[in-house]
Amino acid sequence: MKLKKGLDHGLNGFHVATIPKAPRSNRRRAQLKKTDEDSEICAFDLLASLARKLLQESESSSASSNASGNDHTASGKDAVKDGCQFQDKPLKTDCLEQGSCEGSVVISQSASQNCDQKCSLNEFPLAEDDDILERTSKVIDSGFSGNVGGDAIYKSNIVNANIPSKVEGGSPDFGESFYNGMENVLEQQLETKGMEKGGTVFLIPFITRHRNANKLGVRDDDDNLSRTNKISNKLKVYRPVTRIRDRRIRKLLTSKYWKTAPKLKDFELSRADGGVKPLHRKRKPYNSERCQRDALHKRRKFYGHNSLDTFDGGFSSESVTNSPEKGRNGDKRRLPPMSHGASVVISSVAGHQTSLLSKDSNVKFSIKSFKVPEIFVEVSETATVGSLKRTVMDAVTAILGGGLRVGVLLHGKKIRDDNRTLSQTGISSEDSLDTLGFTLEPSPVQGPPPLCSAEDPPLSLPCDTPQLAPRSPLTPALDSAIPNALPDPRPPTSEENHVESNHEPMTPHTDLLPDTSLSDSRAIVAVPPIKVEALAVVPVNNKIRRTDIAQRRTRRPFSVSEVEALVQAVEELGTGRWRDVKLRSFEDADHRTYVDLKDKWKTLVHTARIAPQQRRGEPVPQELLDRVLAAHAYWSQHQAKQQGKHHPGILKIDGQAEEDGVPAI
DNA sequence: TTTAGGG
DNA sequence: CCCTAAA
Repeated sequence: MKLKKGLDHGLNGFHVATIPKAPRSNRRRAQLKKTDEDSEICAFDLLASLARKLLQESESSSASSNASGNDHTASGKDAVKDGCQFQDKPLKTDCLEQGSCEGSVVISQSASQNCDQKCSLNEFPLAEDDDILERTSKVIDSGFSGNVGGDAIYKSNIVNANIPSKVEGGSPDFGESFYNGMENVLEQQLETKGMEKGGTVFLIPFITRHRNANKLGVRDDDDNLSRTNKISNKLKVYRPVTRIRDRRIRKLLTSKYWKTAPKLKDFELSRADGGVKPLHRKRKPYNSERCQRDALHKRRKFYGHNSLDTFDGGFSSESVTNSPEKGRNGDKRRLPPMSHGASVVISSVAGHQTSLLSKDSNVKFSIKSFKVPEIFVEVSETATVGSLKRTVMDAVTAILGGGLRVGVLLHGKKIRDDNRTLSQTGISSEDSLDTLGFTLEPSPVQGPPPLCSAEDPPLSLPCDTPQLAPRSPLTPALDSAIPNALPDPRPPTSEENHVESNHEPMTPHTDLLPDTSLSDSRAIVAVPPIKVEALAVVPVNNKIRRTDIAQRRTRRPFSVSEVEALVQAVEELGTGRWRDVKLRSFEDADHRTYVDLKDKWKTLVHTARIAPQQRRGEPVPQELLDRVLAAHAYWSQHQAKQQGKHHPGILKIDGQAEEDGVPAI
């Protein structure tokens, strides 16, 4: 495998890099990821810029972080500089902006090239690269999406909030060795000292986290890319000329500022991409289906919980459509399913939190949206809907205006101890991040409207900005660069939202929406659950989401006629030629893949063998089942022997077919 | 990509 | 149906 090359040399203890023989599937995945990565190269600039920015920020803002930051910063600049040219420009503006688009691509390429030349990266074992890339790509993805979404700014801002956490550097996934290795590499190769461990690089947690979160996206991308490539070069534009080179570069850059935005491309590809998909489409249904499926599957995993969240938020279609901001505002109102005639519970809007990244000791958070605290409103039964709305609005407004505090939830549990460090609380790990949630709670003092939960005596993070809490000082610049930093309507957001919460679908939502909101929302939800997706805060995403949610293909039981067709085809073609069967009898049934047909046959055989009482589903005529058995037996014996032959006849039930392949009727 | 099987 | 290993 090419991965293997040079592994042993791992420059600086990149032990991680090695991809041991893994089951094929694994390997494959790895490869796929690589593919993605390529696409991200362009993002380098972004990364670089980001890194730079971060560095700067770190310097200024985070006293807590390493002292060394400064030096590095300088060097970091240079490094970046080569590639992109932001010498003294504030990262935010330049980089981000550039990064956001294709322009970035171009730049990045050149940059990458430069870097390539300059740095002798050759030594990097491929494996390493891959590994790194892999991770990187993920990171990038997340970052990217953020940017695209418009949340980017938001994210970054938040991200940088310096949280003096004691998070341990290593994520479960990565060994420190990996991390270190990266650093070393960077330093050596790039001579960039800018990124110190202390400071600015947030690899691990972030990556890890995203890994999960983004997989979908990544995957999709990968698939897209790979497939696409085969078909056309359209996408190539984004790619750097030399993959390896790029990778290296990327690596370098990435290492530094893992976090960032490169994903633009991906983003485009996966979603915006009108282009990519079509390509896939071209393929036979099999492929396209598969792709989608994969994507969906992945996404779903991540998004799984969200449904709840989303749910809370949206009530009316309006709300759905609305940008997150609305949600924040409490725009959404719920009618109270509550029996008390007049009281209305508002539960709010989706709260999401999180994307976080972390570097060594810093944990970054991106908060998609907050949950609005529960609000009780009383309205006369004779009140008009309009008045109800106003009432609710007022209540919400009061809350928002009145004073909020932020609650932090980990695994659905409120973290009350404000004095504990994040690491102590367990927030350093990726897991935590995934399960981390923020809520807005009326501050006890002010609560204009009735407060909700007695239960939450939330502790608050220092930040109390009502809506978006944790912006760091750093961010401002970014904001300026990008107009709608926080509250912006970020179309792509949905992903983000999901990303945050992404757990396995199975995970109880509770995790995310604990306490009040959750319970409340449920109550509310009881009403008319609009489609979850519909509720999604972000409109754009809705579609995607739906699709994504599909995860598992909807079940489509075979009709008797289909079974018959299948039996017929198998009788003629035999087993083992599912593609032919597909072509012959299910050509137009795009939803039936040859694998499906094969599976169906398998089940038919099984069905035929079991007692009728044990059969479920739409009964298949015994006659067909008999034919199934006969054909199965027949073909079992004749195997591949006469594939070309036509054996239209009906095989003996018993399955003892004639030797020469002429089935007895 | 298709086939074959396990899950 | 999904997922993989193999071919």
